[in-house]
Amino acid sequence: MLQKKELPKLNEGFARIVFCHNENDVEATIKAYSALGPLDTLSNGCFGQKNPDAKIQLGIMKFLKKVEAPSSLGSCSDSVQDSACPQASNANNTCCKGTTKQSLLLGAASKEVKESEDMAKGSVDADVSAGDITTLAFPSISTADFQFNNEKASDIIVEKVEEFVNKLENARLVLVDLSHGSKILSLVRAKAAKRNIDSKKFFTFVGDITRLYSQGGLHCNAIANASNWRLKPGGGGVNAAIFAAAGPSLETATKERAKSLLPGHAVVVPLPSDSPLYTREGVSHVIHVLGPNMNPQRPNSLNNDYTKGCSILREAYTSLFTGFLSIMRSRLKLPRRISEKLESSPSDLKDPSHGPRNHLTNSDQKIKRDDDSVYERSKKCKGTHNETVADISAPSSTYGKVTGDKSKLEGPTSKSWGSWAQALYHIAMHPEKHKEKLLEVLDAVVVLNDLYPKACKHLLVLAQHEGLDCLADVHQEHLQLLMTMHAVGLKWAEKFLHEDSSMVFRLGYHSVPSMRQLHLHVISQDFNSNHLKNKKHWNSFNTAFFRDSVDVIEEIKNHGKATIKVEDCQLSMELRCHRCRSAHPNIPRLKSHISICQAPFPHALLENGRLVLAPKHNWSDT
DNA sequence: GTTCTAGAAC
DNA sequence: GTTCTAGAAC
Repeated sequence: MLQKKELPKLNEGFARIVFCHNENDVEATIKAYSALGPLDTLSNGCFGQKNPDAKIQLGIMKFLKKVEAPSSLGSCSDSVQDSACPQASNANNTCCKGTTKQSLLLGAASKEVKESEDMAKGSVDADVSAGDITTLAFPSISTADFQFNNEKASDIIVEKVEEFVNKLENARLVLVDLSHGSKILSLVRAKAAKRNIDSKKFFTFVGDITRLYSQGGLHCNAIANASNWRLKPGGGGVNAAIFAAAGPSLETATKERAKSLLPGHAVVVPLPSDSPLYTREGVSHVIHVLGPNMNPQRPNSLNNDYTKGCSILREAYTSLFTGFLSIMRSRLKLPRRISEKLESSPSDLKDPSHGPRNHLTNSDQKIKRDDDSVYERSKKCKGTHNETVADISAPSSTYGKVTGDKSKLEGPTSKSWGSWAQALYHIAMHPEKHKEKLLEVLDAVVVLNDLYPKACKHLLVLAQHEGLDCLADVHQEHLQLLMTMHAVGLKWAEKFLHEDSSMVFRLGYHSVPSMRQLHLHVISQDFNSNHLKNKKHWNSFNTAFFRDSVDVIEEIKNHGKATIKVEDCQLSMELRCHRCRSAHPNIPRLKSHISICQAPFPHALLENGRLVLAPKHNWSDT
């Protein structure tokens, strides 16, 4: 615990952060600082110490944060919003009461106290929640190992921040340094204050850039990496730390984007969802940026040519912030985390291991409920949150417009099926009229090729039972039928595997099918088809929208109905490889990637027979 | 489900 | 300029 004698006097313009490990430390720290002068209570449980002569004030900010393994953050993810770090929050949230707390003690010159107060107020008054503030954390480029002059660098940082800060709307930039005594941080702080840069949109932060959320409670969607030209891990400093923290998938994802980087340039890399930086810290993108090098012992040294150096450093920050703006734009277009959250089951929400991801998604959901103005609402997302099996029975435009065909209103779900959506229904009701299309006709099911296959092998096992339009209509009494459909699908998959043992199959249902009449998809996992043309096609087979037959059967056995999380946004969410989970910007790029990706399938798919493989196929080879 | 196409993104 | 997406119509 800090003793009074250990509290060095703060110089004007400097900040001090003290981490306390429990409530007693917090109280004792406040007491110790109180001894230096009277403390004023600020809003939101913060305290400020006024010293009018020195124009120094201290703000002690409590932020409620569990000091446990980072993976457990999710259990009080909402409470992290209560952080006095400049994240907006729900002031009423009390979920972490009684848990171990840390406190952040911040001393600052008068200008900065204004900033602290703003931060504290922001955590109470802001009408958007923390996860909605898109944040870029960036280290100072080139001032460490590349030995760029701090004075010059700080001028450029402030100049570029000033240029971009007005384009940020609901987003912010944070300059991060590990060291409390960081010269570049104090220079930038002073210069930013002088230029009256909005402290809600730009501030400095002392902490480990790879642990901003788990250690500092600061959620950042994107972090910048002071990279090397090879875009390789290693070296030292920030680059090594970020690659180490992100795990090997960052290197893979980076390689897909660029092989090397020129000084002054940046490359935006979406973080694969298995990266610890993504799961633990909530970072969705790493932006590698290469600055000018003044260190003669590193490649491409500029030999102290600061004319060139400054120009390149400006370019580097421009590239970095432009890259961040592009991430912001894509976020505005589609709040992707919403769909990711809805992909997870309700029980996942209670799973502490989800940490910042839930923190984000909860807040994204909140904003969709409370504030239409912040995000452009996707028409598709309206009114579809957490709908239950019963909810999806309501007529929906998803199913095409009412055509006057009386059959469209038949069946227990009473939803409107467009005329084009009736084809399978007609086949099931009158298989004898469609013999040429059928691969197999059995008592309860018929088998046919999908008219627009999305993979080399893609067929449908179609139930003949009238009144079973989709998964939502399936109940306990249909268990035997589901098992038959699965067995028939499996038999066909095995037949194909016999012909080509390298194939892999998946059997499952679309949560909300486009075509009427319950049908099981049997689809090979190559997804090599000209008919696979858009996001909806991909995501309907590669998100939670696709319900594995084995899981559906289990749910019917155990609960008498299938869990259906209806969320149209699932179908427009980001495109990720079904094997390595890497993200891709569009369908053509995704398709060229999946044509070569040899990564093993995710464990979740390899479990419980969700994937059907040739018996002797050795996945350790791939 | 597909096709068509305007306009956004590159 | 081309590529790509996403909404409307069917």
